[in-house]
Amino acid sequence: MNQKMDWQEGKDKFLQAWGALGSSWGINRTMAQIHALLMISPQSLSADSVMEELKISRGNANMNLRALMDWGLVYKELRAGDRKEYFVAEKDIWKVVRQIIINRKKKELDPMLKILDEIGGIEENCPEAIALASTVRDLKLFSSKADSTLEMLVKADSNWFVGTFMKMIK
Amino acid sequence: MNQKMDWQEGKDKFLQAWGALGSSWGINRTMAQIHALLMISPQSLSADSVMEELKISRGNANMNLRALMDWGLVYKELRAGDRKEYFVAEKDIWKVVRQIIINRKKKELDPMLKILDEIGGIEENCPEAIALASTVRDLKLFSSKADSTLEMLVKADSNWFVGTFMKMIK
DNA sequence: AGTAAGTTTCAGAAACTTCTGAAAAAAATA
DNA sequence: TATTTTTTTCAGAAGTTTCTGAAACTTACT
Repeated sequence: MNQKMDWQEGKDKFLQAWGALGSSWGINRTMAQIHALLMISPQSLSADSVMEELKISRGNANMNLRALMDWGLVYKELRAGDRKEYFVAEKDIWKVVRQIIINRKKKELDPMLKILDEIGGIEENCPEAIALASTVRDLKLFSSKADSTLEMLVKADSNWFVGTFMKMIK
Repeated sequence: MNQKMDWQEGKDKFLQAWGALGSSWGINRTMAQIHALLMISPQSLSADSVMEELKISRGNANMNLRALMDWGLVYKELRAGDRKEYFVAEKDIWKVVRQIIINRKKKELDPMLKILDEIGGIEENCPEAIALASTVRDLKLFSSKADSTLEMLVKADSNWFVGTFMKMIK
C-alpha cells in the first residue's frame, strides 16, 4: 500500500496546478509550467530538458523562457565549458510574487489611472455626465489607494510583510 | 475650443478602459463593458438598451448579464407595470472589489491550497523530491498567509480598509 | 573560412474563447 | 386557451491565443 505519494505523481500534480493558476493570472499555461518546473528543479535546466519534460516544441520553449526572463522570474546560467544555456527560476516565493505585482501593476493599474485622469475633467451638464464623473472620482480614489498599497508591498521585504499582516489579523 | 471632454467621449473611453482591464482579470471584455455601462448609468437598463449601446447580440447580452449576476455584481430590477427586466450594477466600488476577491479566491487560491496539501506528504527520498517538498512548504506558508489576508479584507468594511492602509503607508 | 552546436524567428496550424442569430422556452396578457 | 412579449439556449461562425517545426541566424571551435 502506498501511504505516500511518489515524486513523479507529486511533480505532475504540481506542474498541472501551477499551470492552471497561471492561466487565470494573465500568464499562459506553458509559461507557468516552465516556471514551476524550474522552481522545483535542484539544477538549472537546458532548453532541451524543458522541451522534453513538458513535451513542447523548441519554439514554444524558447518563447516562454524569454517571456519569463522579461518578467524577471527566470535567469540564464552559463556553465563553464558548455555552450548550452541553462535556466534557473527565482525560488524565493516573495520575490516571485513581487515581480508579478510589479509587472501587472505596470500593465493594468497604471493605464487605468491615466485614463481616469483624462476623463476626470468632463463637463457635468446632464445626469449621465454627473453619474460618470462621480464613478470616475470613486474609482480614482480607490485606485490610488490600491496603487500606494502595492507600491508599499513591492518595497517591503518578506519579513515585514509577514509580520505586519500577522499583527493585523491578530 | 473644447477645454473639457464631452460626455460621449468620456463614456466611450471609460467603457473601453474598463473592458481592457476586465480582460486581464479573467472577466471577458464584454462582461466588463456591460458592468461599466451599468455603473455609470443613472437608471437601470433593459437587455435591449445594453445591446444597443454596446452593439452586441441578444445572446451575448443575456449570457454576460447572467454571468455578472452570478458574480454578484449586477442585480435584476423589476418595474411595476412593465414586463421587461431591468439591470442595475453594484455601484459601491469597495463592494465590487470584494465580490471579485471572493470569486477569484474561490476559483484560484482554494484549489491551489487543496493541491499543496495533497502534495505535502510526498516521500523525500531523492534531491528532486526534497526540492519539490521544500517548494510546496514555502508556497503553503505563503498561500495561507494570502488566504487569511484576503479573508480579512473581505470581512472588513471600506472605512476600515482605507483607515488601516493609510496608517500603514504613513 | 568552414563546420557544427545552439538559439531565434515566424508563417501557418491547432486549440480555445467569445459571439451571433434564429429557434425554443417561458411568462404575461387577453 | 391562444396570442404576444420577453428571455434563454445553443450550433456554428468569427475572432483570438498559443503552438509547431523548419529555416534563418548566431556563436565558437577547428
